[in-house]
Amino acid sequence: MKKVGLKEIAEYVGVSIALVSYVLNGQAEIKQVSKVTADQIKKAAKQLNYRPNQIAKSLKMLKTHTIGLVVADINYRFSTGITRAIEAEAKNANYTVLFGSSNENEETFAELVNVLINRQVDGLILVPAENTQEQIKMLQKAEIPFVLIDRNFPEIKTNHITLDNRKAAYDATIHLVKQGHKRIAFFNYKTTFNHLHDRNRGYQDALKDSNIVFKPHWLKEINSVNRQAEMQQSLNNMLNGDEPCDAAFFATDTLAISGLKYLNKQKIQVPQQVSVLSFDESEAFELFYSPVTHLRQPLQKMGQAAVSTLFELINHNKINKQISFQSDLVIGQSCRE
Amino acid sequence: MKKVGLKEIAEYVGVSIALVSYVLNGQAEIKQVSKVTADQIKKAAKQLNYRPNQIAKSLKMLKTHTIGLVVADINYRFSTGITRAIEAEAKNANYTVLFGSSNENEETFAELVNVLINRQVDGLILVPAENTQEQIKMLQKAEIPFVLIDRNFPEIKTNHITLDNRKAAYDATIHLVKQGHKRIAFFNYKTTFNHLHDRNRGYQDALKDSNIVFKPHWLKEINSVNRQAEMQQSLNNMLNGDEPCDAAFFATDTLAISGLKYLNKQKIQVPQQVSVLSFDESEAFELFYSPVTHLRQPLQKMGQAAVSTLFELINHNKINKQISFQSDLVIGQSCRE
DNA sequence: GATATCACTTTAAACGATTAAACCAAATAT
DNA sequence: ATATTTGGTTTAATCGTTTAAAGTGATATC
Repeated sequence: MKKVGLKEIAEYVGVSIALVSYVLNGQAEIKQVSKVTADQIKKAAKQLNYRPNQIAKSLKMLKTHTIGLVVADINYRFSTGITRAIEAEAKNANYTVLFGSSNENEETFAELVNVLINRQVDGLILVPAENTQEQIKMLQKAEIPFVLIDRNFPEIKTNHITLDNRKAAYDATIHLVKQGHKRIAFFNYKTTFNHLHDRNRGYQDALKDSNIVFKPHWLKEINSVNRQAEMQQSLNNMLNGDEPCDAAFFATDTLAISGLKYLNKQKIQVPQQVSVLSFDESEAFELFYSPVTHLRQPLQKMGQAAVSTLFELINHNKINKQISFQSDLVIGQSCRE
Repeated sequence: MKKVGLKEIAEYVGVSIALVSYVLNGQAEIKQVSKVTADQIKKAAKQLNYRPNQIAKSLKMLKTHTIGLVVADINYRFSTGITRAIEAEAKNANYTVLFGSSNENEETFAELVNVLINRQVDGLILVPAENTQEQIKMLQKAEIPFVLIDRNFPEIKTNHITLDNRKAAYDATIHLVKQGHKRIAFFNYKTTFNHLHDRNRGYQDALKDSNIVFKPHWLKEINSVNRQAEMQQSLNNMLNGDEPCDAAFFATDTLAISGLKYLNKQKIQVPQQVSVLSFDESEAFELFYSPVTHLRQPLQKMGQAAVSTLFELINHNKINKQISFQSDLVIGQSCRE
């Protein structure tokens, strides 16, 4: 079976390539192609099993109908959720999503972005890795349409879709306080990410507003490269000081899972000995013996917003949107009453 | 910032497009381009921030250096694992992966395959959805290089990478028997998938070889559209008959999670009241109060095998490989001793 | 009978790259 | 003095589309 292009159809029917193109693009009417020829062409196309070469089409049209998506790590629940949402939304508009995972690595991120640009994606949706500000600035200079999601750099003015991280952390902390907790530990990554700092802020603001004096050692900043070990140590410190904390609030699902693993190993009962609350979702949260109370991000809405913002950007050019979404606090049984 | 192509560089330096192409493709030596011009060109390319248009390149070369991957559902642990492995392997060879998820839907699968072909991927790695035999045959007729992974259709001779599902189920069942279980229920999807049937076979063969007479009602076939409800009913039947089963063996991670959720809700103790064993992996398995004994698939090896098989196919054409991998039984604490 | 209009159809340039082949001037060989 | 080689460079076709513009033959208009 040889490749069949417009040329083959044209030869088969005995007309010019142009006519075939017109007909197969639904321009038969406007170009006044005779019904007879049009039908012949359509029939031939089906018979020969014609598949338009999108590569050639893209080259001519200067549009690929493709958007590039770079997530931070395909193993995050956030990534799969947002990918699903974005793919579905893109498909509606007849766009394809080219997808890559930076694994939180700066170079991989840059590389992926470059690969995608070279493939002439019409725009990008990015979950930037740490320290990728230069890449982002480069995109702006090159006038490539893109929108950030989940994370943003406050020093760079970009279109972005984020969670209202401060509010989420604030509300969750208040929830813990209302449950009677007085000493709440917060586990976050040691990071330069603004969105994670916002979570710290929300947590601390809530304590303040509840007239609880924040003790610096309640805020556990964990190095991601050594997560499990540091988590163990932090949890130990938290539980065994002379004023042990009575609740652990985790800034991400990955941190929570690390933490829960260790609590399990140590046979520490949740919520009897310690209450647990976490950002994000996880299959494991539901299945934990005390389903974990968590902050669910509206991934679908966020994905939709990212895609529609990107489309605006692609079509009408210059816009400036910073959209922030609220999370839901999903109550489980991991916080003592 | 306007787009810069070979033309712009050529004009800038004052040479022909051909020279620029030669130099930037590392053909300066063999085409005897003078050092001076070559350096000028390289410098200009960098200065103007030239990005080769892969679309144009692909059109000319009839190669896109892209492989298409269609997984069954991006939310499966299998999918993310295999995607990671495939992406890493492809990247080594300077290939990009175009990725899509069929959500186990026949039409979506066909659509995705078509989109990928139209984008002229050099080859496909597919986790076929149910009843997609015709699509697969079409690919063969069209002589498009592809390899199936995870699942295959025995009636169609294809290249495929699978798990030795019969053996895996067999070994796991034997494990349960050795732990003293006499009445082992097996939960599988009601499906036409061969790879899942193999799991049934392995389970039954193991019972036979252990001189346990298999009772048909031990084999629970669950309709995926109504999973949670059917799972509840099946588990109830299994636990509450006059001869209740003492072990539940799940054919997939998704089934196990459904099952565990219900066991949790009913406060049925694992493994005291019932032992649990499952195919696949899950964050939740580790975190369950009795970490779930499970059959881990060698995703990385499988991904590598898929990519390298595909590359052989793309390069040296006709080959015929059916590779089957062994799984590891990861012992947890969900099976009573 | 000449011209304009209409209904269809073809021609050919372009998109941005690759590359065989042709070209040209200077150096070397005969 | 003429031919050949060498080093360096350009020309032009090509990949599979799209589409403005031009072409064609028949019919309608004055």
